[in-house]
This record gives sequence, C-alpha cells and structure tokens, in this order.
Amino acid sequence: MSISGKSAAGTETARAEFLRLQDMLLAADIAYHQKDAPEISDADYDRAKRDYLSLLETHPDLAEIATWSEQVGAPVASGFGKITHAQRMLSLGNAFEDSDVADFDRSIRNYLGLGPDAALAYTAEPKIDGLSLSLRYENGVLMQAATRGDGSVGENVLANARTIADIPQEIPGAPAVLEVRGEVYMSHADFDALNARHAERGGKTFANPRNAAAGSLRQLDAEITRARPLRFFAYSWGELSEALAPTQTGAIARLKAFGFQTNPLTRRCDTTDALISHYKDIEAQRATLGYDIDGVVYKVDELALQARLGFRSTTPRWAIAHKFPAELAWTRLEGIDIQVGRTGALSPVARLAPVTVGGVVVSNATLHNEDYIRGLDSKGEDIRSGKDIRIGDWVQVYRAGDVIPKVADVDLSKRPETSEPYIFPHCCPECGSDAVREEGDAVRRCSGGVICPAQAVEKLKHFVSRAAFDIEGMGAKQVEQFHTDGWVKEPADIFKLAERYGTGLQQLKNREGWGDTSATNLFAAIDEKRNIEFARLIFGLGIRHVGEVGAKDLALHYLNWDALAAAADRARPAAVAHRAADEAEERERIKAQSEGRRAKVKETRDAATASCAVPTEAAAAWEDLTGVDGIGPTLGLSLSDAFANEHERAAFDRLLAELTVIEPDAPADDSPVAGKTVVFTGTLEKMTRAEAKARAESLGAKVSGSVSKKTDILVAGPGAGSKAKKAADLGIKTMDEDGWLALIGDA
DNA sequence: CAGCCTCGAGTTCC
DNA sequence: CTCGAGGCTG
Repeated sequence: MSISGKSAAGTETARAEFLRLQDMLLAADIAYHQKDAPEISDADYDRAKRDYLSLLETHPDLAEIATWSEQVGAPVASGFGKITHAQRMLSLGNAFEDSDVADFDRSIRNYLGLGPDAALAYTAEPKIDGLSLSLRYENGVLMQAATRGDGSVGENVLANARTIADIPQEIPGAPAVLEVRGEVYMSHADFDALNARHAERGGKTFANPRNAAAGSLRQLDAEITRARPLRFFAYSWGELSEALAPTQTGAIARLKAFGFQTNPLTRRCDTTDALISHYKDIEAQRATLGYDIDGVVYKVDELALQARLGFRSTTPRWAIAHKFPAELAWTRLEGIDIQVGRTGALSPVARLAPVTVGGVVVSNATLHNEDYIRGLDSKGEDIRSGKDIRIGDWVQVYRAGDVIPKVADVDLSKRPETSEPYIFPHCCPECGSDAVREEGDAVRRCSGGVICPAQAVEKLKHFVSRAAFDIEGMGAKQVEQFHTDGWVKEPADIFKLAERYGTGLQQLKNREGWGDTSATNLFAAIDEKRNIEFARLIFGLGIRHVGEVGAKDLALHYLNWDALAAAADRARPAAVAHRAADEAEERERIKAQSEGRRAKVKETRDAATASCAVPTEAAAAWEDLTGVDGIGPTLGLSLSDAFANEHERAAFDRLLAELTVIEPDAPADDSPVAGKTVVFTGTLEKMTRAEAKARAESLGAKVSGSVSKKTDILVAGPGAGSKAKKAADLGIKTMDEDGWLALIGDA
C-alpha cells in the first residue's frame, strides 16, 4: 500500500485511497472510543494512519476533504506549534460564598496596607465558560493565537483563530506589541444548530457548547473551524509595549475601541456589596444570556494596584472567580470500588448508574476516604447531618469546580430496607496485606510496600508520567501490560526492554496493541530519556512527600546524584533520632493525656535524641537537608527512608546504571540580591511587608524574619529596634528602604 | 502555636 | 479541581 504518485492520474487514485483510509480510521475510532471494541488490529490502524498522513503530506490539497484527525492519547505530534507565553496565563482563585468575597477584599486591603474604609474599586464581569486564548498582534497584525496549555506553554492555533469573526485580523493604531486575552465560546443557538446538522448527517454530536468550542478550535484543518460558529470576548491582556490605560475599566474600553467584543455586563463596583449585587443580577439573567457562564470574575480596577499585588504561585492576588452553585443530579450508587495508589492509599470510588451532570454523563465519582463515606470530615465533624453512604442508596452528585464528580448527599427516604453500612476494607484488595490507618491520618494505606503489585504499577505510571520521565508512547495502559507480562517490574526494566525483548521486535510486534511503528517509536522514546534532568529523576523515583517542587529544590541544592545519596546516607543517624524523638513525643502526649497533665514535649524529645548519640557529621547533614527551603523533617525522613531501604536503594542503583543525569546549572546570580538572605525591620513607607517580601523573592533573595549569622542584608526603616542592633553586632550590611530600592533598581 | 500558603496525592472525563 | 498535610510566618 505504498503511495507516491503525484501525476494527475495518481492524484485521482490518491484521492480515492485517501477517502478509503479516512473512512476506515473514523470507523475504527468510533468502534474503539465509543463501543470499546476495536474492529481492526492496532497494527492495521497504525498502517492506515501512517499512509493517511503521508498522503496528506504529498497531496496538500486533500486537506480540504480531511475530516479525520488524531485523537487525544495519540502521540503529541499534533499539527500545532508550541508557544511559550511571554506572560504566563494563570487561572483564578475561587469564591463560593459571599464570605469568601469578603475574605478576598480583606486580604487585598491587608496586602496593600489599606484600611477597611479606604476607597478600593473593582470590576465584575461574567465568567464565560469556554476556552481562553491569547492573541498576539505585532505592529497591529495578528501574528499568534495561543491556547492556555499548562499556563506556560500553549499551542498556536493561529489559522483557526483567523476564521473567527469576532477576532480582528489587523488593528490600525495598536501598540507595537499587543497581546489580547479572552474566551472563545459558542452560543446556545449556534451549538444547537451545529448538533442538529451533525445529527442529520449521522455524525457525532457534542455534549455541551464548551466541548464543541474546544473541539472546533483544535481542528487541524482551519476550514473545519471556519464552518463552526465560534465567538470571542476579550477581557485581559499579556505582553504590551505600552500600557493601555490606568484602570481595568479603561483597558477594556481600549480593547473595545480596537474592535473586540467585550462583555456588556462588565461593571465597575466601589464596594463588595456592589459586587455581590451585580453577581445576583448576572445570575438572574444567566438563562437568557444565550451562552454559558459559570460565575462572575472580580478584579481590582486600578492597574497600578494590580501590579503591586502581583501573583501567588498559580493565581493573581488581584482577581477571583465567584462561582455559581454547581448543578446537581440524583442517581443510584451501584457499588464502591477500592483503588490502590502509588503510596498504597486506598481510595473509594463510587460506581453510579450513569447520569448527566452539567452536560456530561458521569458514572464514577470520588468518595475521598473512609470517613467521608461515614459522613465525617477530617476533624471528625459531621458533614451530612449524620447520613452515611451505602451501596444501593440514591445519591446526589455534582461536579466539583465543574470537573471532578463527587457524591454530596443521600436520600434516606429511598434507602433500601436491607441496606447496611459500608465496611471499609482493612486489607489491601490487590495484595491482601493489612491496610492500616495511622493516627491522625485520613487515609488507610496498604502496608505491602514492594510486594503489592498495585503500588508497583502506580509507581511505574508515575515514573513515565509527564512531569517525570515523560516517555512518549508509554502510558498507563502500556505500563499495565508490561507489568502483567513480567517484562517491567521496576523503572530500570524500561531501559532494558529493547535489549531483552526487542531484538527484531518480533515478540512485541505480535502482541495486541503493538505495530511496527509504535514499537520502534517506543524504543526511540525510551532511549531519548536516558539523558534525564536531575530534578525529573528525583521526582520520578516516587518517594513519598517528594513532589515536583520538592524534587526541583533538592536537585538545585545537591546538584548531582552522588551528593544527594551521600547526604541521605550521612544524615541517616540524625533522621533515625528525629523519628525516635517524634515517637517518644507521641507516647508522652498519650501518657500525659491519660494522666490529665500537660505533655513535657521538649524534655521528652531531648532525652530521646540524647539516647541516640547522633554523630555531629550526621546532625550537620540533617540540618543541611532540612534547611533547604521547603524541605522539612517529614520530607527529610521520607527521603532518608527511601535511601536506607535496601530494596529501594538497589533499584535506584540499577536505574542509575542506565542513565546519564543532566545536572542543573548552579543558581545564576543576575540580580544583586540573588541568593542573599534579607531581613526587613522597622516601618516600611513605600511598600507593605508582604509586598517587600514578594518583590525580594522574585529577585532570588530569601526573606527571613529574624537576624542571624546567615543574614546578608538588613533593611531597616524608622523605628527599627533590637534587630538593627543585633545586625550591627554581627557586622551585617544595613540599609534603609531607599537604599534597598536603589539596590534592586526600583527607585 | 495558630493561621496561611503551597505542595502532594488523589480523582473524572474528554 | 479538591482535600489534607507539611512548612513557614507572625
């Protein structure tokens, strides 16, 4: 089935062949995704896909009649280029209650140092339920259209954005660089018409306008997007070569003048009461707006204040989304399954009679943990007026944040008489080991450790996941298959796959789910990751409490594997002593409680530590480890345990033998205060303490509350007292607020 | 030592 | 996206 002809006659043949392949792929997708029953073998599917794509390459005109595109789950080699946002596209914090809005206002006033009665204006606008899009204009010409992606890197859907009537192609008189952000959405009327059209032709229909908009915007063929009635509201901006206006309100007016649609329900509000009242207004109009909204967004109006407030790790401090109450649905709870996670956590999942909630059919929902089923929260307080959840119950389901299905409530009047309280298993459903719940812990965990196959599989899934080794073509399914076969028991085995089983690929090729291409691609993808960044390696190990951020912190501190392993080894005696002290303290607490007296915490800890005789070297290594920003005793202990466990350590060594670790660059110092420890004391007149801290940290400085030997700079305002004196005694560089601002170039 | 913020680990559906 | 818990700040 090789196709190469480009002659006129060849083109006719190519066209027919193209349509044949397209039908085959579409049918196979439907069979696979909707009926869960593949009609052709994966090898045939792979071959058809490859031929289809190569035809499309040799005959670009075929794009006009192309309707098949690779689905989610296929290798990421989609037709869209990656775009790194000049300014990150963040999400918003949420408010559900009026009191959350009051908290939002209070924390802003705190941060800015404003009293409760000082003037502070906000804007309020409907939150459109669509997809956000960032449009970049250079010298007034639309150059890029990027989806949000993970917030840092999105996809360029420029060709598709150009087909949207609400998006101007050119903006005369725009700043040299103008990034406009807003929401792509589909109106109810257009959505209904589109689905009717699709249904008529026997095509698939979309579950809701949001999915329809998302599916339309991500078409590889812009002509398909053109036929979809997408719209766009502008509400924000990214990089700008010049400011649009001094206020949010003014900036939105400018965007409107540039030719964008802006939401007519956007209002400026002077008080939180005005915000809430506008929220109620919008909520009342919700059904007649003609498009989906899921709440109201509040923003600080003054842009200078927005700049001062800045951002937390994932959300701006100056904006919040006040969400409408979630849609609810009732259905029957048919069963409760227990899943075993990577750390051994047993999580109950509700199996539900399928029900539509918020435009999506839901048949699974999380039940969180043992206590949640019983009707208790983490503090042991009643959350469902005493009602537990039982199999057979009529339960109320909603999608938390309009995404994750949750079981919220139970209808006791419909409870079967024969029903009994659910008994949470006390042993692991996968390996049979005891499942224990530690004091004060909400989760029950399988104690099987290395012998539990479920934990092993989940650890492997974690290892290949996006933030860890990110091995393309090796997803959950493949990991499960390889593990069942006994080919991959631990991460190191992944790198031995080709050598052990791949000669000629014969064994793999004959398996279900594997074609020639996918096997070759997989081995290439695996080889690619033999060179791995140190932080990804640490994260990939799956040590409890060591997540993406903790792994990065450790990588930056220790720089290479040997240093990390040596630190863990050296600190071991101190780690053991720390745990002994913890346990002694726990025993003392229990004893003190039963004797009705206060626990002697400090004495107990000291005694326990003393009896362990920790060498100074170990104590120093432990101090160094737990002194890393964000690394405390819990994480330190967990790390120490992993390296001290001989099974785990041997597995680490086997893995390391397969890899070349890319070590991080030593921290750059492009700012005069990078890496310095700074203390602020006295009254600050040009900024609040929170602001000063956030600004210093953004420049790579560490801000501390007290002066010590480690302090590099003391910034002393008027009224500085003991700290200034101590700094003088220690000979620490001291400056006033202006000196600091000059140093960091913020004068 | 309490209260905040961030992180980790869990989850669903497309 | 949410919850719980770890770590840091005031």
